[in-house]
Amino acid sequence: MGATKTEIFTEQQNQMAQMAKALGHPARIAIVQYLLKQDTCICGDLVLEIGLAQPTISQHLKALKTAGLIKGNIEGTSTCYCLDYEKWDVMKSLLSPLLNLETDNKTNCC
Amino acid sequence: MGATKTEIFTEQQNQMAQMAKALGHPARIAIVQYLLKQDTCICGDLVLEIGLAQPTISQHLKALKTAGLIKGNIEGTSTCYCLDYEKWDVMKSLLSPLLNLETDNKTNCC
DNA sequence: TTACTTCATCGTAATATTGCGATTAATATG
DNA sequence: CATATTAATCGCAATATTACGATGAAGTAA
Repeated sequence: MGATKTEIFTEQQNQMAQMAKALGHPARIAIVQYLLKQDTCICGDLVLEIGLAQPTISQHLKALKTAGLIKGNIEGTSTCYCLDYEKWDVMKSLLSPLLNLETDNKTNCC
Repeated sequence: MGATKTEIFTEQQNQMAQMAKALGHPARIAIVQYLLKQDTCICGDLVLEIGLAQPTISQHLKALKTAGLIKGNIEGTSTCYCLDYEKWDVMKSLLSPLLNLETDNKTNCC
């Protein structure tokens, strides 16, 4: 107990949950927003931008990278990060059935 | 330490993270999918549909309810759950800037 | 080489999550 | 009233996450 029972869910459900989970922390939202704004790649500017310690930012970057949402490339002493647009499209197509609801003519039953 | 430093982030970032976090578990994805499919409200069918114990499902429902994504209404001995479409629209508008990227002419910098 | 910069990783403490058995509260039903 | 039924809550154990100081690895600059 304590661990998620991934084996009772579909591959898609686990994938969707994993990506949503990766975005489930304000620091990681901030990182993604920064990568969106800058368009170009960045490294440790995030430590200055967000008020968290360097190891913590590094950990959040790793989480986003593990989920496949960002890519990292070592360039000299610094590392260049950017959004992984291919994976981003996968996420969009997986989540759009949930998000794009016809909410206009729906009445809550409760 | 171990707790998220919510105070250093914007209200929007915390809100987005909270909603993403609520969807960050396959069981809760499955619950939302079931609510989408059924359209009408449900209660403990989820326990049968998903292979988890009743207290566990109840806990996940509470998490979704706390995030505001679903509503619950007591009807006799059972409880009726459904998606909260208003909150759903809020989530859609918050997340769409992140999801609706022009990925076509973007080249990864890494 | 030495010193500096940049980032990842290790180790640790605090906290949160996941899952479930046992129990409880509330409402039906006999 | 007694007894199911339904779902929430409590309490616990296992695991995961968050945050950071200390350290390490790898490149850069003097």
